Amino acid sequence: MISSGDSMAQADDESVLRDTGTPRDTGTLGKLMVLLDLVTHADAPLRFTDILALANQPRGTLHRQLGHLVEEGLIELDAEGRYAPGLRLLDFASRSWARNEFRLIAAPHLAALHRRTGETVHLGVLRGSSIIYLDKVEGHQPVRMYSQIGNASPCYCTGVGKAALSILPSDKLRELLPSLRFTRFTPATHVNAETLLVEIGEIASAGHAFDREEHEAGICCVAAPIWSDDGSFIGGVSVTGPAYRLSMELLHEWAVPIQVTARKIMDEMRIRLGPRR
Amino acid sequence: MISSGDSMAQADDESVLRDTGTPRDTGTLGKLMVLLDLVTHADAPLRFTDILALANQPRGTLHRQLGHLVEEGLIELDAEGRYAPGLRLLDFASRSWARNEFRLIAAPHLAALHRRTGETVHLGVLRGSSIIYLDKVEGHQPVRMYSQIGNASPCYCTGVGKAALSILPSDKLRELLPSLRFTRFTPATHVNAETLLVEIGEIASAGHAFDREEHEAGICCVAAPIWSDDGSFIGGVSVTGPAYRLSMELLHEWAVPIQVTARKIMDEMRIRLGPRR
DNA sequence: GCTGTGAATTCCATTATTTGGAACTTAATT
DNA sequence: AATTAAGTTCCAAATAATGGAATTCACAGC
Repeated sequence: MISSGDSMAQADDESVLRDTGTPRDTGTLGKLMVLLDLVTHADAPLRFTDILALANQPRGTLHRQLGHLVEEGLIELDAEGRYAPGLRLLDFASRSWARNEFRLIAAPHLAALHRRTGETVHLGVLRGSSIIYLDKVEGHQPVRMYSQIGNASPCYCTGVGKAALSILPSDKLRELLPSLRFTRFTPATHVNAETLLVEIGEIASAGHAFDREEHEAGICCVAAPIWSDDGSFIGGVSVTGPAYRLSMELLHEWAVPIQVTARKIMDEMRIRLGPRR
Repeated sequence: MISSGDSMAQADDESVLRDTGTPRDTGTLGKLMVLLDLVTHADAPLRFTDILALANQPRGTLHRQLGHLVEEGLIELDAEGRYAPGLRLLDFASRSWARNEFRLIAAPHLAALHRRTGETVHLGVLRGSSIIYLDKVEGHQPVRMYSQIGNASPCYCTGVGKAALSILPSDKLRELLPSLRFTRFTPATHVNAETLLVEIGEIASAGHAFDREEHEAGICCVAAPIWSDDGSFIGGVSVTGPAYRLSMELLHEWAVPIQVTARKIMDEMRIRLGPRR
């Protein structure tokens, strides 16, 4: 059974938010964030030795670093000596989400699009080479929002991601491409920049993008980009569902209402955030 | 109209997760986390000068610290030069939440309790002197989970918080009390340790706690504690709703099913996590 | 109960980063 | 154009992080 119609491939790509090619110049913080990434992106709690093997750090250094992260509540050390993500992260995130203006503006439009289509609607924003899902409107099931909201997925195999890439200025796109680490999630996943670029060109002229089971088998979607003129927001909105229910015809039919929704959100953002952006 | 029956007082207490009395020995990380706390707990995006006034740091130092936090995506600097919480926090948190064992074990029991009572059910865990809400089961409204999940509330004025305090060993309780900063949210809020301790004693013998509109006017709840023998989990489960609908009689009636739910969750945790705990 | 093995933790001289005051640049205001 | 405030950069001194080695701890096998 398909649980909710969105891609749940959460732990299958390492460290998507960290531009692994370009090590950041953030001193001590950067080193600690690498560790936090390791612990939060692992499939299960890690023991000291596991982290020692993954992080390239001497024992003494690693021990103190983990100690600091635990002390601050960013990771937690259980009674079996295993490190897991800390709950303090939830407090930070709930505030980050609650106040996000893009999400607040988009919310009613997502609801309307959900009423129109009856399928799951997602709002995502581009950060680095990942799409972070900011909101979701879903039908009937008791929603488990955290399972998708906040989740970072690769941009090259999601509808919202490809829509976002399609409106990126060409210099920004050229900058981003080398940082992509293509992973074949399904037979339809793009695995090189060439085929991806061809499709991005098509998306740019059409104004909407499809995900033809590229991130998760059996799941497809249609998406439209959302952006601000100054490039400070780049994201998109999508309608997602199981392939057996959503024919390509139906997805094509929805392309227009999705673009209209995207347009409405952009117009409102322009009013709220000032016309310069 | 009461939106969802749970307390939305999110930004009314400063830095609840940080034990302000005892400055942590976490070196550079600790100083950066103070800043992240400031930015995430503020009501609106802050400008450099605002943060300069709040943080006790020289200009040059603060500038570099904020730069590092921005570079890592923990906070974001908008086009107007204002600092806001960063979306990377969402990615960290979604993973922290998705894998949390306590929540996974409790989820079906929360759903059952919700069916039994028809009101909003919360799961919370004690961290420092705050309750962090881990999950929520709500009725009919389109749920906005992040608005409550992840939110940290004071322990002295919430049902789950007082229930948690009631099973704390007395030495731990004595340790925690001095760190409490009592804020009068409503006329019923405890504002000193004395009256709180009296009620905690009553809760300990009864096995359940009430929130009689102590955190938010018009909202009350009944809660039962959940704990592991080794003290590694201390939290609780609660049923919350508007006072006009939930008489004290009704809350008393629900005390038993809530304690049964708490017991079931504890039993299952003991099986899953090993009998020692 | 003793011993051996691997894991985790502590120690401290060396090294690298952070610090903070001041000078400087930029943006906004009169 | 002048004035003031806001934000940014610089660098010697102060502080914190580093990492190799020694120590302690946990536990399985004898």
